[in-house]
Amino acid sequence: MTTINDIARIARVSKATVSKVINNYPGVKEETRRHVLNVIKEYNYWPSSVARSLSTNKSFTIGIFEPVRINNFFFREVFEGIESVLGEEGYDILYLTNKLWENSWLKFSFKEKCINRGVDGVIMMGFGRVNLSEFDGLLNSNIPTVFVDLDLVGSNTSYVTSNNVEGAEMAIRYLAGLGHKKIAMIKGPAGFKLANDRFTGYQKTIHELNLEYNPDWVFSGEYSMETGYDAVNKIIKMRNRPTAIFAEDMIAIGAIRALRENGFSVPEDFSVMGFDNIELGLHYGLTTINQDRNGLGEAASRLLLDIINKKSFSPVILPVELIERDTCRSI
Amino acid sequence: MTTINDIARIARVSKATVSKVINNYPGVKEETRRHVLNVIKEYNYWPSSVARSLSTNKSFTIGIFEPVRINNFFFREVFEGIESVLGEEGYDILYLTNKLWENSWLKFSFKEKCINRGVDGVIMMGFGRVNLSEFDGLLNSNIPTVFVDLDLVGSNTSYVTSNNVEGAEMAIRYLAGLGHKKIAMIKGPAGFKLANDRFTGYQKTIHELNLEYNPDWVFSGEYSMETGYDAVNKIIKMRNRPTAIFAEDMIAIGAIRALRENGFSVPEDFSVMGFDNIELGLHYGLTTINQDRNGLGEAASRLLLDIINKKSFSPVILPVELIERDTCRSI
DNA sequence: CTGTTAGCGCTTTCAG
DNA sequence: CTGAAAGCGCTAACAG
Repeated sequence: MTTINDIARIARVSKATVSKVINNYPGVKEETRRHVLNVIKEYNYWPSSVARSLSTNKSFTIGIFEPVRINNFFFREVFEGIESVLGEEGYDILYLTNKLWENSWLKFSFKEKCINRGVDGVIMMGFGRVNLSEFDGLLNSNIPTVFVDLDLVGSNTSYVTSNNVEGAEMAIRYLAGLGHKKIAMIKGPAGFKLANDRFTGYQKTIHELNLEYNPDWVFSGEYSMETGYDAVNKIIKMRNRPTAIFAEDMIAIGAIRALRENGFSVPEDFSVMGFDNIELGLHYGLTTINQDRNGLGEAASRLLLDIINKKSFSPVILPVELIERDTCRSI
Repeated sequence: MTTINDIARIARVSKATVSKVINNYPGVKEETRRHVLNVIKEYNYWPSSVARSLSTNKSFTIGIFEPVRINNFFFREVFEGIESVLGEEGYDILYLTNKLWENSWLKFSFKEKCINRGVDGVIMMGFGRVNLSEFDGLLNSNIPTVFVDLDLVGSNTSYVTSNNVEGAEMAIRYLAGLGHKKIAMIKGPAGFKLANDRFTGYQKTIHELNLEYNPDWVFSGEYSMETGYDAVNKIIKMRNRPTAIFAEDMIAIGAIRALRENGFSVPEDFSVMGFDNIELGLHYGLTTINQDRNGLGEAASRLLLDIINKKSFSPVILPVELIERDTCRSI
């Protein structure tokens, strides 16, 4: 492996000089710079970023934590957004696994892991409002941190999220505009800001529009098709049925399938409205609220960079958009 | 940040001793070890892995390269497999971006990036048999490397893949067993080992079974629904039509949709057989060949670890399996 | 403009 | 069993 010493020796200069040209510092004669550059090119030398990290305390690496098994459609696209802006800025992304922690002889949590790996900042995604104390270390540290969809703030911590309240409001207004007065909602898992916000938007709008609010029409469960199945099984047994169902995409799709399997037709018998605009929705013609996933990732990265550079710490709320397809009809 | 020096000072021992206990080396009196351990715990000290990397030349980090926009269903699951075994072994995963290369003043390619970041090994996924010279640096280096679905080998390079030839053979034999004698194939993009292997299996089996081979029934294109649409548009215009279509899942789904939109029914008018078993296939009741994606990732990681430890370099070929659902019928 | 020197936090001989 | 010292590859004062 070629090191800075090799280059210095070959170019007959000191390594300080080589360092200066590598870093594009001033104070090097143009001739010397060119000469060193040539040697560097000839040997295809690239400075070790680990040595660099050690001496500068800056690694050009940002960490990502995700809870186990969150490796889904949604976050993959967020990740893509993250990658694109961070990559542009010369950062690589360290995907922090946490398998080893449990058996460890030390209390090794987010903060410690970040310090240990020397990341310049960290993005946390897929975490819910459960076990919030897990994050204490991070929040009280000075490690620049951005949460996706979890509104935690601290001196060096901020978050990005879609405007879920507004999205839910848009959904309900749309349904109401179509003539629906009885709208059910299947919420995501309790404890997630995202799910709570959407429910808030739902309740608020139902109220504002003077629609019928019926607690029996509110369901809750995991972000999966099963949740949709379960809710539909209850709904179809009701005497006073809702005419429309509002749920996150995956759940909504489960609901559509359940409805069909029970001989109902969408949107003739029930209108179904999603939230997220996952790719799968396309295959069901699902009317839904689009979240800009790439944008979420991009915003998270930019915010993180801003925090690192102490330029801004303000949370970012991204707008959402209604995508009209074929699962809702006017009644 | 607490360093080894702090611990040494506080524990009134030398940092060499602290190092020994951290690394669980012998030659430390049990009493001393316990004392040091207590101080470590009290200060929640964790050694900097970057300093460690610098001095040991081992980073417990493995790199992953993916071409841009390969962030799809398939590879996400492979990634999950990778993460699970590597995490278990104490490795973190460095997702190597390559955005900066182009404008760089240096020829900075896979190999250089790996050396620069000091990864212990690298997994390459989603690369096709195009521009193979890109990999020369890596192949000629001693950086442990595992390719997923690309059969490149070198002194420290190997690969993992599913048994695509056999999978295609299973598919064709199944279709033939159902009475089909005219089977079309829509291949994936040329240049990918995966696509080539599947085509090989197709041809071989068509031949062995004495089925009709008609070059007009062989199509090729990107791994997308459009490819399926395009092929179907040609197929339905033919006088001598195939009765079954064999294609990778995404393409097969495009074909099913195109068929339906043109008033044909699956499997009544055409049988459609996929390959990959992507999750989306479930929503179409697609009969397909399952690739063990998690297994692919796990195998890649294990192989990489073996290469790193110089234990084994043999490529791994994973078996596939036929998943019978509703898109094929006997005729 | 250039080079010397002292670290960054850790591991690893090698004496004691 | 313990510690002093050198060194991993680089950066950053500071002299010259």
